[in-house]
Amino acid sequence: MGDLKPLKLYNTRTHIVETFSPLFDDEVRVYVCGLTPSGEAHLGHARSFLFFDVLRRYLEHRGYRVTYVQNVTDIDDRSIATARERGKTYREIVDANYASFKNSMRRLGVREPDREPYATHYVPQIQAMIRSLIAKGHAYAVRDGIYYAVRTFPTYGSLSRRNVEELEAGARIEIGEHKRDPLDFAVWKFAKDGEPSWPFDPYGAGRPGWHIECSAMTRELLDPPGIGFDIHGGGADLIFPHHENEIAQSEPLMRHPPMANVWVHGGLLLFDSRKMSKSLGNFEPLSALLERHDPQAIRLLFLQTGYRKVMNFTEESVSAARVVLERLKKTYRSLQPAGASVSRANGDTLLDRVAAALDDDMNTAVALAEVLQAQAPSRDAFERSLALLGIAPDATWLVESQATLPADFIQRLATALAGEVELDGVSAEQAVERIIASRREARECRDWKRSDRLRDALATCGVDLHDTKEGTTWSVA
RNA sequence: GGCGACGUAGCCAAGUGGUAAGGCAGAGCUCUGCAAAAGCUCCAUUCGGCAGUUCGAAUCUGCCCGUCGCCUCCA
Repeated sequence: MGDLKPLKLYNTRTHIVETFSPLFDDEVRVYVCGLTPSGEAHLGHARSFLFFDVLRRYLEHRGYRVTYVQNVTDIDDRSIATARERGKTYREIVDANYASFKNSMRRLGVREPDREPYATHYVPQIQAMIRSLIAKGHAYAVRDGIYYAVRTFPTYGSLSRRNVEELEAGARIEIGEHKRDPLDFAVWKFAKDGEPSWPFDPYGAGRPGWHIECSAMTRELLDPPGIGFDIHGGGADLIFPHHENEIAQSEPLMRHPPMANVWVHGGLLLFDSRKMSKSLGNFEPLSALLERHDPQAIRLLFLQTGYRKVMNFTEESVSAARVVLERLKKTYRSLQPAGASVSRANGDTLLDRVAAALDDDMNTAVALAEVLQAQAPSRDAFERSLALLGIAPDATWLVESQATLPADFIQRLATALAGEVELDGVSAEQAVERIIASRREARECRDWKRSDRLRDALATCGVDLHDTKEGTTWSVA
């Protein structure tokens, strides 16, 4: 295990790369801000959760007992608005989008969180926290809701390096909001006509603000004593205001701040050089994108860029990643299966090198480079190294992929062959095999003209032949 | 306007003081009847530009140019 070497991680809270160590023994408690399924998930979400999946795998590889919590913001203004537009309930909207997201995560090989708390299941805890904040003078109720008074938290802005005075200058109060200070944010919104709501005496029925749910759920699931948990993660766009607000809500009620020891943020993803976001609407739903691209290629693509960097997604880049994936598969097929006599030294160094790369602030790009450069590793070491990156060879890795042949393949082939080979009553695949057999006979007789004629006929119909030491294989062009 | 990030080969990208990882694309060689595959080799005297600090700079400092993000919901 790599416990001897320190794991370095960039901590947004301290603004430096530092050595990671759990607050208690070998236990690591992680909270990652999950999806708000008011709309469909996109590739940007995937990049973030893919990274935290790798982080989680690596923490476990180092021997830590990891508790990974990822919430679901299953109530918010947008899901209510969307439901209204489509004549559905917000629950229907949220459930459909979340199910789609979960399916995409599964296809990408992202492991299930240990806990997946829904905001609406923690209303009592949220309300208890709001009561405490009011009692301590950090929150106040007005006509439209209950707000957090930012000015009561002196270190507000330290995570995002914002200056409260400067924020004040740019902030403003929207119409219909009755907060006392433009910087204040809602912890509870009173319900308007027909909006979903939960009773909250004596203040009034309504729904939680976005930020308070994370404060309440981290406390409930990871830190009941109020002494902090290990890692809080999310996309870089959550640093301000979401995470700043979480801190402001949580820390005044804690015995020992900080709320989270290490804050980890993943860089945003650009799509065609522009930010993908719900409001810009310039995104393709993740579920649709995964129909077009191999999920493992997507995973490889993200591994090649530092997790904190802004990354631009293009069709070319994913194509290159697909080629890399094919190369990995090819290498995998050539390796000695586990149990065979292999050089242990080679295998061990590969895993060590990958681990060393990940120790360096989760440098997955170097880790992947190590795997690609490895000289004859054992299949076991190769598998274990890839597993750290969340890539698991499956059954399809052992066979060369063969796309399906078109429906009119037999007809076209018969035309191309002009009766040279009998094809009656055979399937498309059998036809290919039959021609390969005929060609082999021709080659044995050194009848190169016939041999090339058969190969060309297949090529015209989109099938390429590859002669190898073991025999002839084929693939669809 | 305020704050911040980034700019490394045709493309993606690692590297934050010691002389440019890796991938894609491309080129050559070997092998094979031919082709493909495979194996081997090559592919940035240079890191947006200009100054400066230093024995030494892609890495530090200053200025300039360019791209993007955050400041409002956002992974």
